[in-house]
Amino acid sequence: MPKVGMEPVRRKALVDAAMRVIGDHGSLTVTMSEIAKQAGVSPALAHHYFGSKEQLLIETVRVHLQRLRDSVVTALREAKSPRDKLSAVIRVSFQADQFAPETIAAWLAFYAEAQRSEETRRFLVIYARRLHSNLVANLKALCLAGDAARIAEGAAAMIDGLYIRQSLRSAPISTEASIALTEDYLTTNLNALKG
Amino acid sequence: MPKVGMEPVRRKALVDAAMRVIGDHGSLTVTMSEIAKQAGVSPALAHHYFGSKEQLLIETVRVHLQRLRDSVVTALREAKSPRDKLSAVIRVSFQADQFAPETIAAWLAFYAEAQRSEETRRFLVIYARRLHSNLVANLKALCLAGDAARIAEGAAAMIDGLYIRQSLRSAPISTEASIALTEDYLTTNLNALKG
DNA sequence: TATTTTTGATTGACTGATCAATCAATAAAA
DNA sequence: TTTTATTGATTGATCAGTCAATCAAAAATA
Repeated sequence: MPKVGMEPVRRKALVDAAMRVIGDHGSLTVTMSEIAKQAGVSPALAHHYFGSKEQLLIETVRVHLQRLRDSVVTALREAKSPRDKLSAVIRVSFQADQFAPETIAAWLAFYAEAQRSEETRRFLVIYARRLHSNLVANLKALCLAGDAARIAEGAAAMIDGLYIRQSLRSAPISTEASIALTEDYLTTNLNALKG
Repeated sequence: MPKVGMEPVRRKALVDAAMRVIGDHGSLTVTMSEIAKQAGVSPALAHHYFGSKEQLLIETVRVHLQRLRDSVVTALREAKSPRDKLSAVIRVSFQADQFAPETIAAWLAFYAEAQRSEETRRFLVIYARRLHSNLVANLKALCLAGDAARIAEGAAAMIDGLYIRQSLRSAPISTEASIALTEDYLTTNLNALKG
């Protein structure tokens, strides 16, 4: 079995396993054993590559935010007009894998963790800021800067809120309905400014 | 010290202590010792009265949702018109103690816990439904039922979203700004329907 | 009133389980 | 032979939960 160059393979497997276990469990109180088992290696190996459980979890949130970022970048590139770019940002936020119950459970756990882990908090703040600035940048092409900031704040809150409500799985909202609601928020606000 | 009739006093002290410790800690991974210490009693006594840590935590969320409910009921009674009642619901959601960082941290922890504890989830679902139905009931007096449901969904999501964003403490939004944003959402939507 | 009994309140000490982290040992490539 | 990958076994710490013992108020009884 021992071949050279396993490090990146194992790191990825462990990070993916962590996300899955956290999502299933709906909490960050997961054991290294569970994660390692899910990744098909021994707990000791997880420590070998990550040093500590905390580091593995931080790496996990970092990697997944990076993937989310990549999705946004791609979607933004494909959209042409500012209005299309706004829709693209919304669409990515609610895309299937992001809106899956286990993914939401995992994000929720990370948000809670951010209360204690400064590093986790920093990553989430960066994500929040990026969402906000993506929205503002494109809104500015459609309305005044002051209004853009306000509408972006509202839209970002609505997106996050739809997520957290989804996590309760009571009266679950479909992806389409979530997108429609957020789109509607933008449209109504922009129209109100014109009128 | 041992006087009769301490049970209600201790239960209350422990529930309050739990909320404080959870808020400080920003997580439900708090020890019975911490909670008991905060309440000024021994860990054994906490077990004596609550049977288990889980029961104490469930009781904690139950008690605090009950308090929130009482605030809403009072505020609704004081408001006369449907539009005023909508404002009252919003105002209570963001009232000072609810919007304090530790309180938000605690709620976030409970949302995460709901992924695992069916009982915690049930309480939070009830709260979410109540918020929704309070909004719908009063919106129906101002627009069609279908629009009322949609607007209520959006407003509830926005309220929850403003909470979760507050938990990150990056670009913190003031109570007033949060209220204004939600009020604005309602007003803009209702106006759009008239126009 | 004085004395005894009962009962609720309370804790320190203990147990058993869990888990992160370590480490020495092994196996296979280079 | 040196280096990299890997694990089983172990350790030390933490914690929920238990239990037997103590203490003092209240209730019953003399």
